Amino acid sequence: MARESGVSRTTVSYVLNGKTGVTIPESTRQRVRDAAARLGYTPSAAARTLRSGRSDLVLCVLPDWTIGPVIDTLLDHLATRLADRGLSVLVHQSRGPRPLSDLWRAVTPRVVLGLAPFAEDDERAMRQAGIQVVGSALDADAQPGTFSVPQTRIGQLQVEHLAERGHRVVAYAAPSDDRLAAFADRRLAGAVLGCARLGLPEPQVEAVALDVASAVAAVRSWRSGTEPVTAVAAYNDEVALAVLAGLRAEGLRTPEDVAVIGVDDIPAARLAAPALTTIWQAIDAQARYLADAVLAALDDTVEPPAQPDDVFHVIARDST
Amino acid sequence: MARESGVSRTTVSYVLNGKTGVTIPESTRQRVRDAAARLGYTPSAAARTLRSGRSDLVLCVLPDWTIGPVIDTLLDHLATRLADRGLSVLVHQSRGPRPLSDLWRAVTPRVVLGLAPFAEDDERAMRQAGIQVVGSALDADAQPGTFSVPQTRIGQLQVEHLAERGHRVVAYAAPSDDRLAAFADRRLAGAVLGCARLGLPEPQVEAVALDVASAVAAVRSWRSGTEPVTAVAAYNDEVALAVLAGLRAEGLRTPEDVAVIGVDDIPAARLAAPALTTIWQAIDAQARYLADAVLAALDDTVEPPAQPDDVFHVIARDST
DNA sequence: CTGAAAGCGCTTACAG
DNA sequence: CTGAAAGCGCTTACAG
Repeated sequence: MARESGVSRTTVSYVLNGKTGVTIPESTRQRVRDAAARLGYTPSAAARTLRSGRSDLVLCVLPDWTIGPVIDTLLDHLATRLADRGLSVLVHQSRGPRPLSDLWRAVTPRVVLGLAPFAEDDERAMRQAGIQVVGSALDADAQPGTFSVPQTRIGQLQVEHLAERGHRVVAYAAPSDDRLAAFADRRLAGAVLGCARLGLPEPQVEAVALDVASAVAAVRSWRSGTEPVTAVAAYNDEVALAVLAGLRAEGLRTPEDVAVIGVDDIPAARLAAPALTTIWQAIDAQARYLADAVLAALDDTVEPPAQPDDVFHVIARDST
Repeated sequence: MARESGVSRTTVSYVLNGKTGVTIPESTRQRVRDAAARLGYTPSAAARTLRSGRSDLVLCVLPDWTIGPVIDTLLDHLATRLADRGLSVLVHQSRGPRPLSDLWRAVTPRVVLGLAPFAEDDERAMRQAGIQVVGSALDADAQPGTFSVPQTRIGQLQVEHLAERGHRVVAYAAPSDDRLAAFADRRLAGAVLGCARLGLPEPQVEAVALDVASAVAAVRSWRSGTEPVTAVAAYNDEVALAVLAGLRAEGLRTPEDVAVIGVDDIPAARLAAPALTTIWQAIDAQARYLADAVLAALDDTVEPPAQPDDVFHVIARDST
């Protein structure tokens, strides 16, 4: 490569890395770039990483539970933003028995981005290895430079919407998958908070699996009290669809007898009978925030971004 | 590390890599392993890759369209199988404008696994760089060592099920997203083949977006002919749910007036009204096949696996 | 069986 | 402004 363009390896390296502070004539730069293009030359990533101690990889670790339909869009946006900086985004599902350390040691990433909170010693080990870490928190009281989605806000919004529709006795449909517990607890806490603020009784909680039988059991419990439930806030759209099915099986009408609100706005939500009211997330704002957080981690001179607010909105349909 | 255990770097390397052919006393091996554990020593991945020309990474490139709910399970299984060989699975969504070559050059993977077909020159470049390539094909007539899912089989099964239920005039609900065209075409081809074999007229095709209006338009078209359609095979469950919503909006009963069958068995399928009949995929068999294909690519002495057959099954519910 | 040494392909002070 | 040289941390023939 150096011989092809008639300059030294040093110069090639400087030109290709856009090294500032050295003055290399444009003619030389062009010659180097031409030669690189002609030879299809790309520096060896392994050698660069070994020598400079840092790679151009951003490792994104997903939690072991399904994170929902939002994640694809988030990663998409992130990859596009980081591509401008020559960084590639790689995703790993942290399922399975392998320790996280095996993974980041094998990848040598510049940044590790966790979409679920890290164990403390994992995070310490990564930082010690010179890797920037952008963690996640489940709620708004997060550290700067940490990605967080205010889960409690979701539950609160659901209850506020139901109260606006005149409901006083509200239930919460929790997911049956234990891996979602951390999320579900926060959303439920938001619903509880919402009820308290509005002077409503505390929501009655039932776990609802994604089948009709489970939903029927929950519906019976909700309707059997002295004050029957008239509205259900569900953990997400899938749980809400199960509740809808349970109500249907029990011969109850939605929204006349019992109203239902979900979260996510999956395609099936607007296709359900009745069309499902749900909470929608401003993914673009979230994605921008996430990308900014990573960019700030890469460059000390960049301010960590502020949490976007107002990312959630109710999409009112026929189920409430 | 070498000093700590009192042996040479050579010996350390041999022990840690389980080098066969050298006879190192168990006592020495143990001493090395102990020292490694004590120091928390892990070889630098970058240095290993630079020196040996191969990393312990498997890069899985996803297509730019949503691949469906099956993919998580598939990757899970793959990661677990490959972890036994010390390999880490990394996923990249190939959306965005970056060329594929940027990616694999930055990662230096041992194997690149494509869940969509590669461009020919991409594949050639990777092989030339010493990377094993496991490609994907959309159908069963694939090369050995290539992952393929017999899409036509899906359409065929759908039609066979509808015919068993006594339907003669069948429609096909195609997705409106162009990125899915390659898949949709194969599934449709299967439906056409199925009709031909059973002596039914060719299916009437309409694209159906994931909203009620689009589905209504399709339903009207299907019902307006001299021989009104009585059964619809949909590209997947989401499209099928849209068709269900369209039929409902038009005041048609399912399955009495028009039967519907989907593909995937997403959670919303069994929760729909009526519960959606669909095609289910034996993911375990597919996952095993995929892992075997990657393992075979890694090791010339291993036979490439045979396509599993019989991976699809009809789950009959109330919509047919 | 073990050690000294070369070299993978870069980047980056340091001389010129 | 450009070149010769060191060195990142390994693996692997090759001598001993």
